Amino acid sequence: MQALKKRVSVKRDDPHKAPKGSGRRPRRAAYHQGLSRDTIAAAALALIDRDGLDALSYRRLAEALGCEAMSLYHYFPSKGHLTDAIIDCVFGALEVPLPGPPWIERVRLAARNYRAMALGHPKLYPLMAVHRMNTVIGVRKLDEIIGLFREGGFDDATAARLFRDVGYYLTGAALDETAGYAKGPSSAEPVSDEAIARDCPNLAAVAGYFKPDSFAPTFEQGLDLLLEGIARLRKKA
Amino acid sequence: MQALKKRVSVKRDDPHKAPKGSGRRPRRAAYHQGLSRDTIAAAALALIDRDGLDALSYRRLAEALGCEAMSLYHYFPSKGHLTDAIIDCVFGALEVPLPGPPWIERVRLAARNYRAMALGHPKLYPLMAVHRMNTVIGVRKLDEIIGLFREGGFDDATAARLFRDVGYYLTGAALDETAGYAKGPSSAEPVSDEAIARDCPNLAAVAGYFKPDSFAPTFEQGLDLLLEGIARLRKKA
DNA sequence: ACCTGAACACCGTTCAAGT
DNA sequence: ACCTGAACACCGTTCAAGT
Repeated sequence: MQALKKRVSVKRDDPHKAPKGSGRRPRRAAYHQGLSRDTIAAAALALIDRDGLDALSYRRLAEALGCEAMSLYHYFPSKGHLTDAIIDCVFGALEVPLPGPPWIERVRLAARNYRAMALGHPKLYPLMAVHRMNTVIGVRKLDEIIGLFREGGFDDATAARLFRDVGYYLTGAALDETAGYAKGPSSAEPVSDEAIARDCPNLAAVAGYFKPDSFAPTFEQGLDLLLEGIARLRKKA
Repeated sequence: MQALKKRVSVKRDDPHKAPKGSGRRPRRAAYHQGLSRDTIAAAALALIDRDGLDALSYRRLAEALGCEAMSLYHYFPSKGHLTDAIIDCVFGALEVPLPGPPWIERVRLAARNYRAMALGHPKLYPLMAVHRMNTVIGVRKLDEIIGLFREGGFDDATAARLFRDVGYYLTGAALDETAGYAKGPSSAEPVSDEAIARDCPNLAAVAGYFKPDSFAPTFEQGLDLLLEGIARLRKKA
C-alpha cells in the first residue's frame, strides 16, 4: 500500500537552520505545550483525510501540530497506538440503531451508517479494513453490533455467523468504493481503454455500471439480497 | 499496515566490508546473472509468504536472490511494478469454472476458488484486497468473471451489480480470514479477555463462533444467502 | 511530567559508472 | 543489455538531555 506513491524530493528547509529571528545562535522554537491524545489523533485524521495515508508520519504530524516529532511519543509510544486512536475516533462514532423500528430495518440502517462512515473518510478506510479492532472503544462497538444481531431471534451460532457475513459484505463494499476500481489506476502500468475494448468484451460491456453513480444502487441491491435471505431465515427459526 | 511491526535492530554485517577472500582490497561478489521478471516475482511472493508483507524490500529481496538491490530496478522500475507482478501470479491462477454445471453452482465454485486462493497466500491477501487490478492479466481475469455473471441471463446492469456484490462478500470474507479477528491482536494494547467478559456480554457470548473452525460454515452460510437470493432474482427475470 | 535534538537502522529511488 | 555502489530524502524509534 505504501509503495505506490511516488517520492517527491522537495527539499523542505530545516526550520532550525535559520530561524526567523536569525540571531547569532539558532534560537529555538517556543517550547510547545498543550498537546493531548485527542488533539494529536484529530490532527492525524485530518492529515490523512487531506493528504492520504502515506502522508501520516510522526515528523509531518508534528509539523502540523507545531511541535517536535519526538514529543508525540509521550502520548503514543508507537505508530500502532496512534493508528488505534485514529480508528477509534471514526469507528466509535458509528451509530447502531436502537430498538424501535422493525428489526430488519435496524440492520439495514446500521449497514448504511457503516457505508457512510467509510465514505466520510475514504483515505483512511483501506487502513480500517485491514485493521483489527482490539481497543476498548472498538470491542464495545463490536459488542453493540453483535447485540443487534442477537436481538434478531436466532440461536447464537447463527447470529454470530450473520454478524460476520453482513460484515464481510460491508467491508468489501466500503473498500471497493474507497480504494477500488473507481479510484483511478493504482497499477504502475495501467491497461489502456483501447486494450480493454479489444481484449475484454465483458468488462467493456458493463464498464458503464462501475462508475460512481452506480455505487449506491449496487450497494442496495446486494444489501437487499442479504437482508431478504436473513428475513427468510428468521421466519424458519 | 506497515506500522504495526516492531523494528528489530539486528546488525546485519555488510557483505562487502570483509569479503571471505579477505585480500588486500575488497574483492567483489561474483557478477550476478540470470535474473528475470518471473524469478524475481516468485522470490518476492515466497518472501511474503514466509516473512510477511513488511519483509518485502528491494534490499532483502536482492539478498534472497544473491544480487544487488539496484539490479532489480532493471526488471521492475518501481515497487508498484513488482507488486503488480506478484498479484498477477496469484490472481491470474484463479480458476473460473467453465460452462457445464448448473450456472449457480459455477458461481459457488468460483467463490470457493477465490477463498482458497486467498487462504493460499494469507500474508499477501491484505495487499490484494486494497489493490486495484489494472494489469493485462488482472483485467482479463476480471473479464472472465464478469463473463460468468453475464451468462446468468440478467440484463447487463444487474449482472454488473451482482458481480460486484458477490465480490464485496468475497473480499470481506477473505480479508477477515487472513487479517481479521482470528489472527491475534494487532492493536498496540489489546483488550484483555477479562475486560471483554466484563464489558462485552454479546461478544463474550459468541466468541466461540469466531474461531478458525467456524470460518468455513460462516463463509458457506453467507454464500448460501447470496446465491439463494440471486437464484430467486433469476427466476423473476 | 512533558518536550527536544542527535543518532541509528532501515526504506525507495536516482545516478553515474562499471561489464 | 544488464549489473553495481554511493548517495539522497525520507521513515520509525531509542536515548540522553533539557524544562
